[in-house]
Amino acid sequence: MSNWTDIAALPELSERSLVRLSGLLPMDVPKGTVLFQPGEAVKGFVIMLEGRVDVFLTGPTGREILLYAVEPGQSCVQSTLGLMGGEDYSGEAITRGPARLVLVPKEMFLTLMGEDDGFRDFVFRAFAKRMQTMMHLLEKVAFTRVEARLAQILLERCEAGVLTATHAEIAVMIGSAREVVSRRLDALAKRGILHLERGRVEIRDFETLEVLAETD
Amino acid sequence: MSNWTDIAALPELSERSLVRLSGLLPMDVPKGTVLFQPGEAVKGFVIMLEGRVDVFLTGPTGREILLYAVEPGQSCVQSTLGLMGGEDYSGEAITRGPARLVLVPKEMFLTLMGEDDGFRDFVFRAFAKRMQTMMHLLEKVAFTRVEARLAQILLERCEAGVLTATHAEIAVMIGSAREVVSRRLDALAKRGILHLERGRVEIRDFETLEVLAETD
DNA sequence: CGCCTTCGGTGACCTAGTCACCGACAGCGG
DNA sequence: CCGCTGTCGGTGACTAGGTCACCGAAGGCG
Repeated sequence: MSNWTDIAALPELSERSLVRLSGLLPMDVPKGTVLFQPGEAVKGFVIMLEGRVDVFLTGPTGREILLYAVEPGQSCVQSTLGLMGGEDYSGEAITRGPARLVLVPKEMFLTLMGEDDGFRDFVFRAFAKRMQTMMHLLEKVAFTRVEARLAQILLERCEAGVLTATHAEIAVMIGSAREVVSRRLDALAKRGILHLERGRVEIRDFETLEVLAETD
Repeated sequence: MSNWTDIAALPELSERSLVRLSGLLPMDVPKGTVLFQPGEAVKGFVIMLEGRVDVFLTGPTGREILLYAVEPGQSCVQSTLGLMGGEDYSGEAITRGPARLVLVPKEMFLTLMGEDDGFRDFVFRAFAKRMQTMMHLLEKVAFTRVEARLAQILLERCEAGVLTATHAEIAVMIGSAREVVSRRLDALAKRGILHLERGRVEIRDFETLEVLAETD
């Protein structure tokens, strides 16, 4: 009788809440699925079980910026926003790999918010955390140079010193343009800090990169 | 026996909550008071009664950007953040004129959150609204040209077609640099859309300015 | 009246974003 | 194995915006 509510990093919920939630079926979605788009009505409250979802903001010119990533055990703040304030999504969410998630219908969400302290706390904390993330992002976009943001994302997202992504994808992550990223990466490669291959960035000099990430 | 809880645009609170809150004394603060600064510990939950507070984010270089303004009847989200997530302020709040506000101590705030649905709802909605504002701001900073942001702020903040502010202050509002604002304003004045005086911007052609505010 | 502070204007320079274009490299069907 | 095609990355030229240094003009005040 293993249930998804065991897996998720949910806080202590009441017995009644757990029963309610366990009635919901987790859904599996393949990589690249668009979970929601700007202007779409909110369907319910999303809890991630496996995989990761990237949430982007798209500008009128088509340029995009990564707002945040939703990791397992977290909820999607965008959906909460819609459920509480009544406004539609303004971001776009895409699964970054195969993912498993649970969709809590609006009615059940509101019921849980009203009667379960643990659930409310969970939602509120998620909210507060995202807000902080957004403020940091705003700070970065407004005040930090591209080179520093680039260094940061490379260090954050690399696996075993390698980031598997195209220049265009990296540009979206840091909210810049592809050409700019290409030029910056090129400059760093010429300094021996990185090694570039098609769709792949390999970090050669972590220390210097860490210094660059902190330089304003 | 008039009480401040009547004035504030608070939602329906329980009798018990109102009694608790009415025990708190509103405080008057003069123009230019710094309510909190980055790194400061959170004192409590703030509810505005009169006046307006501007909340800024300051970058490492000293450049600033206006995050949002807190109007009467609203609460300060930064304080909520600190109370819920435990993190310190990262913005700076300054009263834009003489203001009156109530400071709810942390313990009372947590009690109210736990036992009063109306209060919780009030806090949650404020949160959701600020989140939306922040996303819009992020979108603007990341994707909108300075000229458009300038036009927007002029239209938003003018009184009877006049904005009383120095170029430096306007620069902070739109997250740009003083020189850039000066040059843009100058360009708009040369086109006859504005009339400039020391510490004062007068709008001469609303229609054109509105078009500029919408042009991406 | 003269001093000082704040405000705004200017030129030079650098970083970043945009546009147009093009060559290099898979992947795939024939 | 070859050639087609779509993606990826590189480049030059231009524009917008931010930074720096500096300076003159306007207003406040003793």
